[in-house]
Parts: sequence; structure tokens; C-alpha cells
Amino acid sequence: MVFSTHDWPIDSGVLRGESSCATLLLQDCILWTPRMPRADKRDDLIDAAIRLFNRHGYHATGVDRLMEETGIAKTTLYRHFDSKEELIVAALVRIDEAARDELRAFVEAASGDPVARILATFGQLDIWLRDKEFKGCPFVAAAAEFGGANDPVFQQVRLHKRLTLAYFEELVRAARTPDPRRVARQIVMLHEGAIAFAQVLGPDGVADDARQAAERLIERRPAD
Amino acid sequence: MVFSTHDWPIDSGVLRGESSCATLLLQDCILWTPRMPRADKRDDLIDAAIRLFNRHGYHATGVDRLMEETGIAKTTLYRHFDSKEELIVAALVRIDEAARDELRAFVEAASGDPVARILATFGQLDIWLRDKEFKGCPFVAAAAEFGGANDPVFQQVRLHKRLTLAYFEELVRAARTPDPRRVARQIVMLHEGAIAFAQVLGPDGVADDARQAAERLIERRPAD
DNA sequence: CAAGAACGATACAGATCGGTAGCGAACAAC
DNA sequence: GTTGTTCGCTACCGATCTGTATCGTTCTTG
Repeated sequence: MVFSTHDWPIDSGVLRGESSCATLLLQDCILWTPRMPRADKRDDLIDAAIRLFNRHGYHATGVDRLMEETGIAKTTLYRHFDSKEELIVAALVRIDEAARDELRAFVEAASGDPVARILATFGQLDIWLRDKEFKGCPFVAAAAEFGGANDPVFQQVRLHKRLTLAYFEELVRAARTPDPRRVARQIVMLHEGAIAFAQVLGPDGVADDARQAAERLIERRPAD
Repeated sequence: MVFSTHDWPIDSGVLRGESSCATLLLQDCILWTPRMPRADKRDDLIDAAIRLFNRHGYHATGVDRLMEETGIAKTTLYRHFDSKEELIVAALVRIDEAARDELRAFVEAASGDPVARILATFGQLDIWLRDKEFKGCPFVAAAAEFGGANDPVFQQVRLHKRLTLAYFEELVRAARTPDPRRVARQIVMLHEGAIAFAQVLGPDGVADDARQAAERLIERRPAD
């Protein structure tokens, strides 16, 4: 390890197939200076790792494939990361931050109505599910490929899910819904379920169905 | 390939950590006859494959690990299956049949009330989520590790999800719920979401929350 | 300009990957 | 009992895996 953690810029849209800001800057600057500062290498590696891991899985993606994709030497990779596992964790950290930032941005852009803010999350979900690079939840895939509860990869997955769940609980509490913890868990389940569903059967109507289901869970019933 | 497909006995409980009938018979008969008929070898291979693929993932499980686990020689494996991919597909086929049979059995055992039959599926889900060998949906994991829509593994995954969805739609139609196709999709999403949720955050209360959410989706509203 | 860090290229290590060849032993069916 | 098949065992193939060693070059910084 060379750099302290969390010194890279947060990049939204990583989950979708967009090239990151760092990559775009690289494209502009490559004529200005043939050698770029060190942080960009690490950024490029993580970006390519996210793309390839998402496309082919974690074990199926060898470091050699990463070299071909980025043009970065293998020695450089292992100067930034002690192991492939560390790169995987770094990729998950970036995806976590990007996904939660984007979710937050989508919610903030929605109307002030707390219920509408919750339902807006399914709008972001719909965009993601329809992305051509979408291939299921990278965290669920990582949890499936990596084992025990002590595994660093699995711990990062759990952290992401806990943070996401906490955010949804915050949204549900703002809507003054009864039993907010349970409803938040149910809405997260709808998100996860929609992701798995779309991964196998395609994205059409999936986010809409999930949103309508969430609407039913939030709405007040006369019995209450 | 030596045997025609679908000539092995359907084994319920494969998703849970139970040893299969074939394995138990082997334990008893090994003193009676040192050489067992051929179908058992294939059964044992598929059973061990299901166990190991579920535990460590598909790419991470090498055929050598399968040999250690079963004591079967590698040549025997490749006499039954042309490739590892074919073994993976065979494993998915068996899981599919076992899971859908078990689901059906759970529903039949429930009361005749169509709504209660739907909610009974979450009882089976709860048992599975609490199993010590539970590690997420093997089909979602396979879809994540194997790529394109033309991949045989992915096609088997899609077939399973389609059949499962069709069965749920059948259950929902029996309940005379409005918009049965959508409700069936939503209930399947709740199942998938509960699986992913429990995979990362643990099984406690997950199936209950999902069932309660399904209840809300099924119940008639005064507005309708 | 000089010192030090980062990088690329190559080559390699040791292990494991999926898959095959050849052989003898143990079974099944006739 | 003979014939044909299935099995286990061993050894092997070429490819790929993660990770390292070495060295010359290039950028950055002072």
C-alpha cells in the first residue's frame, strides 16, 4: 500500500456504464503530458476492475485481463494493491460510495414529500436496470463468490448493505410510517428482488412493479 | 454423454444441507457390494457439485476439489460429463427440480385457502434461509458468474426463474387477486429480495417481513 | 540539474486450472 | 467363462492463475 485510503474523488455513475471523471480527464491530458500523476493509475485500475468484475465475475477476471484492458503494467498494480483481494475491496468501496451518493442525489432532486422521496429511489433503480452494462448487484455477486463472515470482501458487502438499509430507514421514518424498521427492510427487499429479477428476466416493468409494491407498503390502512 | 437426461430420481431438500438419498444408500450398501451401479456416481458428482458450487462459487470450485470431496476419479467425471460447464448445468437442473418440488409440496400441505397457500411459500423460504448451508440463490450466483444470454448456464437460470414465476402466477390467479401477473412478479421479487437480504445480513425476521409484505399485496383494498 | 519515486517491459516462480491418455482391476450381461 | 464396460489410479498436457524479481526509463520534486 502506498496511498492512504479515501483520497480519490467520489465518482457517481460507476454502476452504470459511464466512464469516470478520472478517465475523461486522462483522455484530455494525455497530449499535454505523457505521464500522469499517480492517483490516476489507481483510479483507472479500480474503474477497469469494476467494469470487468461486473461483466465476468470476480474469480473469472484475472489480473492479466486487467492489464490488457488498462495498459497498466502488473508491477504497477501490485505497487498500489497488496493483492487482488485488496483491489476487489477497493472496487466495492468505490461502488458503495458512488451508488449511495447517486441514490441520495436522486432523492434530493425529488419533491419534498417524504413518500415521493422514497418512491423516487425506484426511478434511479429503473435507470440502472436498463443500463446495458447492468448485470445484477455486484455486492450480492461478491457475497456469493467469497465465503465466510470474516472475509474482507464479505465484510465490505455487509457494510454497504447496512449503510443502504440505514438510509432507507431514515427515509421511511421521515414519512411517519408505522413500523419504520420493518417497512425499510421490506423496501430494501423490493430493491434487491427487482435487481435479481431484472438480472435474469430483463428490466421491463420491473422497477415499476417494485415501486407500486412499495407504495402499498407505505400507504396507511384504515385498520391502523 | 452416456445417459439420457432426466433419468435420475428427483431429490427434495437439495438446497438445504441434507445428504441425498443416493448418498445414504451408498453408505449402507458399501459393505454389501463394493461396486455400485453407474447412476449413483453421477448422482454423487452432482450432489457434491451443488454443495461446493453453493459454498465457494462456480469458478472458484475446481474439478480437483470435487475429486477430493467425492473420491471419484477425474476420468469418471469426464465419462459422465463432457465438460465442467455441463456439470454445472446438470447441477442447476437438479436444484431447479428439487426446489420447485419442495415449494409445491409446501403449498399442497397448506390449507385450501388460496391466499394461505401463497403465504405458505414464505414458510419454506424461512426454513431455507435459516439452513446452515444457505448462501444465497445459486441461480442468481450462476447468472452473475456466467455471461451472455446464449450461455447454457444462463439459459438454465432463466428457465428456472420462468418456471418459478409461472407457478406463482398460478397461485395468485387462484386467489382471484386483481392484476395477477403483476402481483406474481412482485411476490417473486419479495422472495428474491429476501434471499439476497438474508445472504448478507442474516435470516432473522427476513421471511416474516417478506410474507407480511406479500400479504399487503394480495389483500383487497376498498379502492378496487 | 540531481535525487527519488513511479512506471513499463519482460521474465519468471509455483500453483492450479480444465481436460486427456493409458493401464489394470472390478464389475455386468450373455 | 468370456466379453465389454466402468471404474480408480497415475501421470501428464498446455493454459492460466496470483504474485515477484529485475532493470531501464520517465516523471516529479527540490
